[in-house]
Amino acid sequence: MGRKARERKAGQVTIVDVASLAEVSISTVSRILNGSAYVDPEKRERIEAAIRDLGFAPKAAARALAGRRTKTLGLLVPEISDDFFVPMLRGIEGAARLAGYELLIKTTSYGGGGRGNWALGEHNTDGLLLFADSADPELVADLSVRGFPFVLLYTEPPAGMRIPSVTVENESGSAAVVSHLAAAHGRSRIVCLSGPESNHDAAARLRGYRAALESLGMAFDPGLVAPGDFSAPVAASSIRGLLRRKVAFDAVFACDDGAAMGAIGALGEAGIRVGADVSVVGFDDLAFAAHSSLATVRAPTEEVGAHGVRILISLVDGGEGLESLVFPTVFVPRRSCGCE
Amino acid sequence: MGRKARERKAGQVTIVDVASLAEVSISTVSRILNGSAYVDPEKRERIEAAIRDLGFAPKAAARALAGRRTKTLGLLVPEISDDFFVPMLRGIEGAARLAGYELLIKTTSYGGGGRGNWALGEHNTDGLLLFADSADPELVADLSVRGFPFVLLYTEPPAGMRIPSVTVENESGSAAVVSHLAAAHGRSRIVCLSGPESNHDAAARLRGYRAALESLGMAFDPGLVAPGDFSAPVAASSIRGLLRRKVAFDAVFACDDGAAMGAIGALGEAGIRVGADVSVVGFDDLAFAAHSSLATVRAPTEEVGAHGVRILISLVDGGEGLESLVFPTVFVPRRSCGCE
DNA sequence: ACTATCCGTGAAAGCGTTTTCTTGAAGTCC
DNA sequence: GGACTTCAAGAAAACGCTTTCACGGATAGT
Repeated sequence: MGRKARERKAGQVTIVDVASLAEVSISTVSRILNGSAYVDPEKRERIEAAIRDLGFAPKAAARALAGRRTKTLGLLVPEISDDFFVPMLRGIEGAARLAGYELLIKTTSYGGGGRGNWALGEHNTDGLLLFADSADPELVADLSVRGFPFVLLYTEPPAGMRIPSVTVENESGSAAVVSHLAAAHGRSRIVCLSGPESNHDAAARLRGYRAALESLGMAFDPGLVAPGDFSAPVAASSIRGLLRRKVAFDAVFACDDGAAMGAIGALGEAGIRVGADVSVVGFDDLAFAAHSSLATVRAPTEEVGAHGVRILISLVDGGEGLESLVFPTVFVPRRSCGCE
Repeated sequence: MGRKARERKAGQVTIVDVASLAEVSISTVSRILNGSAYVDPEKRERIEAAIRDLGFAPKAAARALAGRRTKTLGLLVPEISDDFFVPMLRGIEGAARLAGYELLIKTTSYGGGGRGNWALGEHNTDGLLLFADSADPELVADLSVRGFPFVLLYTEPPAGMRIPSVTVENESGSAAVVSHLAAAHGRSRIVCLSGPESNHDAAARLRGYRAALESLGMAFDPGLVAPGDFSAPVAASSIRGLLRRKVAFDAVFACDDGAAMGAIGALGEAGIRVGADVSVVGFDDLAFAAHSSLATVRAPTEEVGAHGVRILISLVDGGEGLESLVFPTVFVPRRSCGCE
């Protein structure tokens, strides 16, 4: 039972120990710790020596409690595991670290509901980064009312709310895809493998696809919009469905790279040559896209994360800095669309 | 100018507010919060209602300070961005979450040295997960002396120290590769694209390669060991070097999948057919390996992370549970080795 | 009935910092 | 040169919770 391992407590060195060793008050030690006021150089030296000798490390909990800030940023994502998060996480982690903040990550996919959001809420973090689908409208409204600092990543604030957010140019990205497919490869029946309906990006990409068709004078055929959920398996079966129903198409624009790979798989099974017979394009330019020669739209995911952190920190520091940003995207032609 | 945005404080609801609304003492509220004692059902209900109505969320800092445990686990990794960490992180995150712990992630690659490890040390986390190269010997020794709970992932404790660790079977994994290459594809001059010298896994994989050669009666040629660092670019230039120097080889065993992809790239440039002319095998079975038809050795990375967390938590809870574990690996043949 | 045991609950003592608030000494000004 | 600032540094009051202790009221034992 957990009755042992409690005597560890003895070894805990606190600010009091440092103070008495250095023969100063704890206030002065605290001042050194935070650089919050001028301290006599001699005492400073004694204190620094004491800290070193004792191996003192201030307890974050106590600092947070007394100082009413945790120096911690919370990140809410649906699934930490996804390839998509890797670059974003890197951006976030780096920026947070640079600013001297810790990062507390929480996934919402599992039983995140009830008491789950607790820890990320008030005062357990100084601010929150909400990623796309993790930005539950209720949560957003609640945080907003409370005036708790947070920023939205890869999704836009509910209509009417002025909340900082960082997104990418989805519409123009997918428009670029459609134009390229039509202009460079003469494709005219382009399937749009969409994403989850609730997803902001998926919706925007579909809109961009539609808008591009119209501006190119091509007809929009609802029959060419295939359901997807940003995953390869579902994408594959969606494409298989089209093939089975003998729907004619000469290109597939998937709303994300994962789905694109699924489509490629399904086409391959059917003996259809990707690139030559049917162009396939994804979105996001995930790490594997280059390996797989997948044409796609590159989004500066890492930069999105980093910028989100920057905005958040400025908010936490009391700034208004509502600099919502939309990062540009660029089309990256590769073999899967017929290029090269 | 951070003088505004400070009046937010007013809205903070504490345990005191809950207690007075429910007309009980804060002790009783605390008991409900922690389920630490029986409470009259009627009061319980009043308290729960109050918590709900007030939207009360206990402050982690206060709990940590008073309860002397943070319910937070620290993870030290060199680079959060790497593909390799995705599955491990998923495992860790899931297990931590399941046990009701938060996850604090810190990268060591940048200026992690000095004051950086502070926050992860004593009492800012209840325990630490150290990943491979992040497990600085000094740090390990220090933590060990202090009796601070921690476990090693993907690396073994320094000689003589009895520290819980979770690793995978590297030797047998690479041995399986060599055997397969020799037996199934008749390869006899197998290049070993090694990893960073300081890396435990890289060393073990190289050992396994050597041991396998010997046990198969094949000569070990130091000239076939090419330097690498677990990255594609370095791997590619390493292979180019071999080609330029006209070193003869009919297979490449890369100590990790990233390097394997680099090798494949370099071979491709030289017009050498991967699989047919030269077999290429990686290690880890990262997400992209399947897409790229890369033969590799699958390591249960996710499980390693999850198990690490489990051990750590048992340590935190005062258990001895020094169940160091070595997970098995399995060879996965794919087109790049000549199979299919 | 009368004491001995139990147990739910409240009071209060921390937990380790940061942050006023004070204080006394040094420095400034006419 | 005496009264007024200035300022480094200590004392003490939060910060919001957990936990120990003590107190009655209720239950049980004889």
